[in-house]
Amino acid sequence: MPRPVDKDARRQDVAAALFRIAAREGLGAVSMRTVAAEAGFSLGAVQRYFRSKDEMLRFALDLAVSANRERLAGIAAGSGRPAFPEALRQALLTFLPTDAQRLAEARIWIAFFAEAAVRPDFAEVVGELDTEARTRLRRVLTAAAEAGEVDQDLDPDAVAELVLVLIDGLLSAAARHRPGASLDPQRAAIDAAVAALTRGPGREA
Amino acid sequence: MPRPVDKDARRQDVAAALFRIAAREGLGAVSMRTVAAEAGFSLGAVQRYFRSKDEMLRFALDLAVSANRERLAGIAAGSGRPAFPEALRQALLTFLPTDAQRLAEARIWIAFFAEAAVRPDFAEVVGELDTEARTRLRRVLTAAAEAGEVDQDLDPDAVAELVLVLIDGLLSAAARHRPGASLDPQRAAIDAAVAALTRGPGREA
DNA sequence: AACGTATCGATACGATCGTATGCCAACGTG
DNA sequence: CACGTTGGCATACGATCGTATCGATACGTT
Repeated sequence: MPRPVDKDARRQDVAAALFRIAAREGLGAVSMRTVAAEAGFSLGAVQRYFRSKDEMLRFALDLAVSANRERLAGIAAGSGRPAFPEALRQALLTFLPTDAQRLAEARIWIAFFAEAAVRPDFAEVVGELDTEARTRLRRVLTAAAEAGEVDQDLDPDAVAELVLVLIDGLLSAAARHRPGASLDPQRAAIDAAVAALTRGPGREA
Repeated sequence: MPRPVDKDARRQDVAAALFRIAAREGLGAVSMRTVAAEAGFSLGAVQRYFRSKDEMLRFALDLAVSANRERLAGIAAGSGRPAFPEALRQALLTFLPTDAQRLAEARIWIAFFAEAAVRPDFAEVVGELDTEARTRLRRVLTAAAEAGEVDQDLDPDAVAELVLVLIDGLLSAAARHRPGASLDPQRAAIDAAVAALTRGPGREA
């Protein structure tokens, strides 16, 4: 094996370049050549790491899903430590475009979402993350409900679904966020959501 | 003026074809030629109605915005007739992909949303609709709050923002909806949201 | 030290893109 | 009735797309 190169590391570099382009100009601007140029590679090099554009996109999607899976795990794990309402609030706040990084992530997600609406293989991958999120959220919410930290009139599973929808909505709004605009309305919306869903002891903080 | 043709009607036909393609294969599959073929026109004919692809896309976006503006107006107008909670519930339910038409609309919206995240001119148009929706919702929610139909601990403006986020989330989920899947979870989420936000008399229907 | 192989860049190919141009048919006006 | 204007279509052009191929280079092994 002469001159071994860390293939996976290079693939990640290429994917990072793809993300930058997608966040800046959309998935429509992603081509083998533009990605290669952004990554500082030649077209041939990118072709060696990914046999086709489809393989490259799939790799990037998997990477993005993994990143959000970790964030999701953090949400689930963080529950129970502070009071549940505050944990939910903190979790939802992470979806706001508070910095360039989060804004980029939101834009990338929306781009992949739109693609998933039309490409079955993408839809499957995104759907798996969705299912996992649903499972985790239900567990957390059931536990919180038993602890009296969720409105007792609300079905925990329904609340879990609602939180999922909320996350999608926050991401959607985040992706279209304009640099100068304030995030306070969204913060207020999050607070209102948490307050509305949470009816156990200590709702008024 | 020889052989006059209804230009605007033709433009709408072309836009309808564009919507069909966007809903079926995404905005990436939209080209002058594919749209022309879908509409049953020649490339030259489409070029006569739209000087450029950009003009065609902008026209389609404006059309889509108008359609949702009307739906929005319906929501605002419908409030006060039945109890507000039920009106809100009905309004949110219209965003679920209950038939092929609604599913297509959701996919089209998501596609334009993703584009708006990256194209300032698109973002401006979508942003205007957003602002209008915010204004209308605030008015409705303030009135509902005064009527005691909204949780008195919640800021009406924050609730309005929350409903906006919810709509985005429902659209996002709707766009990724798979034909066979049930809509009951989303319906439950909507019910939970309405129940959580509504704390006036008659919340248990 | 020489070789073989893995890496890489350059280039080529067919397809498709947005756009521009020119010809044909059809109709209202003189 | 002839003409000129207008709608419509076929075609062409340069650019860019995804993909394939082919030398050149650099390194580990014998």
